[in-house]
Amino acid sequence: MTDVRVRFAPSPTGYLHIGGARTALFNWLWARKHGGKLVLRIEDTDRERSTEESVQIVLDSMRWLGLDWDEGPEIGGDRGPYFQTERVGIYAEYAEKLIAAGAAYRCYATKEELAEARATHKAATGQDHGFRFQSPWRDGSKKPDDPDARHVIRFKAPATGTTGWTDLVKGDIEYPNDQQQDQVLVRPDGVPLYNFGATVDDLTMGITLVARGDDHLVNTPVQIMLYRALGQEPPAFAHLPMILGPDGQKLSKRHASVGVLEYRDKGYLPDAVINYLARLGWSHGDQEIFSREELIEAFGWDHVGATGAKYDAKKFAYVQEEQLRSLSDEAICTAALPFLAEIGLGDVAADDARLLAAVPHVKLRATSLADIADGSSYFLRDEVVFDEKGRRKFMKPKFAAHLTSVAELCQGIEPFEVEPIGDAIKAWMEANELTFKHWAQAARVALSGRTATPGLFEVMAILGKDVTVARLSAGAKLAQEAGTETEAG
RNA sequence: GGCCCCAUCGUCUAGCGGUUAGGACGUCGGCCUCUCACGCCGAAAACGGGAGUUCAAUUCUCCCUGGGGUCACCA
Repeated sequence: MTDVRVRFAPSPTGYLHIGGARTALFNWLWARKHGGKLVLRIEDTDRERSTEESVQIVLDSMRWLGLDWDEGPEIGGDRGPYFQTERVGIYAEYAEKLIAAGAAYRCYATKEELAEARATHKAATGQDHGFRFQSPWRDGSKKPDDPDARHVIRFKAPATGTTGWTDLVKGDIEYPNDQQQDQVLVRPDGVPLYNFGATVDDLTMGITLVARGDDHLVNTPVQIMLYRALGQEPPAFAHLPMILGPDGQKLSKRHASVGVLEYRDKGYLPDAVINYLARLGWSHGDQEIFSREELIEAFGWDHVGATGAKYDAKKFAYVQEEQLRSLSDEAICTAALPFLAEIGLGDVAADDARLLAAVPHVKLRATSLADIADGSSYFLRDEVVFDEKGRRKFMKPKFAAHLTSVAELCQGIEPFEVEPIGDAIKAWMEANELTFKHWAQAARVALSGRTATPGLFEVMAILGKDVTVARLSAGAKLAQEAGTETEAG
């Protein structure tokens, strides 16, 4: 049995798309499951669109997701280089092999001739698609005046028969060869086109299984032919259905956040992204929530669905919530730090007692780390930032006396913890024939500035006696003043 | 249009000839309750259509329909 060698081969033309991340994930899972290697290869042969910045974004995205590669950029490996533009010598060598074997030829047709043939095709058929260039150089009888003149290398595609394979997710697939055209393998400047570059790389890098998006289905027969023309056996193939938007079209920016790093910036956890992506198109019985280890253990191609899967932000949020709650409170605190900094709480430490005390409650009301930061903020700020509606509704004179009473009551509670606070306040309510309705929302707003928080006793305990008393008193004053303002106005 | 792929609740899916067609998200009720959540309980919700094979089709075959992909000197 040969060792598993899989690859992820993005082209650095922007962010790492969430669909690409899923392809990377499935490859990574397969490699890790079998103790194999994941090769990261940068397909930067489109010089118009490839940028160094995008390469960094791809690498950062992979690292953030925790998808480590065994060979590739920044770490090297035996089968490098791992940037296609650095491999032109290798492509030239293999192109020569193909020509020598009679499976490829130099085509000196000019762009004008090509455009002309295309126009003729359109005139005859009324359509742009379906054009297949019949190169006059194909059979080798025509000799160029200058062999070094500008030319491309074309594949001499077989015109009859079929090419097929057993796809690990799609099953048996067969393409008729007459659909193939003599596609360009190498440009005049020696830079390969996708099918040739990918094939030569997969071959020379010893890839045993090619797992990629099913938009590459149609490329597979050519690549298989290329392998065979080179006297090699093709690898196994697994084509993942693409991720669709809610409208069934290819997922794009207009549907959702598609860049991996956008999820980092929104405060999603890498494990959550991994978990959601894995479950999108793959299943393992009734299980929805997976740790990385469980994913590696359970993953297999037999349960990868053949159907395109629609992206569902709600389900994603659910998975994120579950993953967030599976973290220890300490880990959540640490992870939330950057998001606290973003809202002006950059000097809060991960082991801040108030933060640590708040997180167990806040996390039940949070989806993202940004929510954790926001939900913890009023425990950490000196000043209460009031929600306007809450302030208008509850900072009213009729609540002032109760707020003052509770403040005074709190002054005497010892220890100032959830249970004693609860006992004291309940006793106070009973003695005065009050219910929560009479004062609780006002106290909540006074203490937090908000109308929705964890339980009041918890909020008080986390805030501590001094802050609780101070905020309740300040709230009482505010409530009283609101009344005079209204009367004056 | 040619070629290829796909088809179970709104969504992600389980199912691999005989099931009350299961789970999850979402939705809708209810419980809990100081607000908001969490949690718990319950409900509605699917095999695209037509032939065929079979004692029996969601499951196997074919056709139709629908959706998607692709037809570059992009990847």
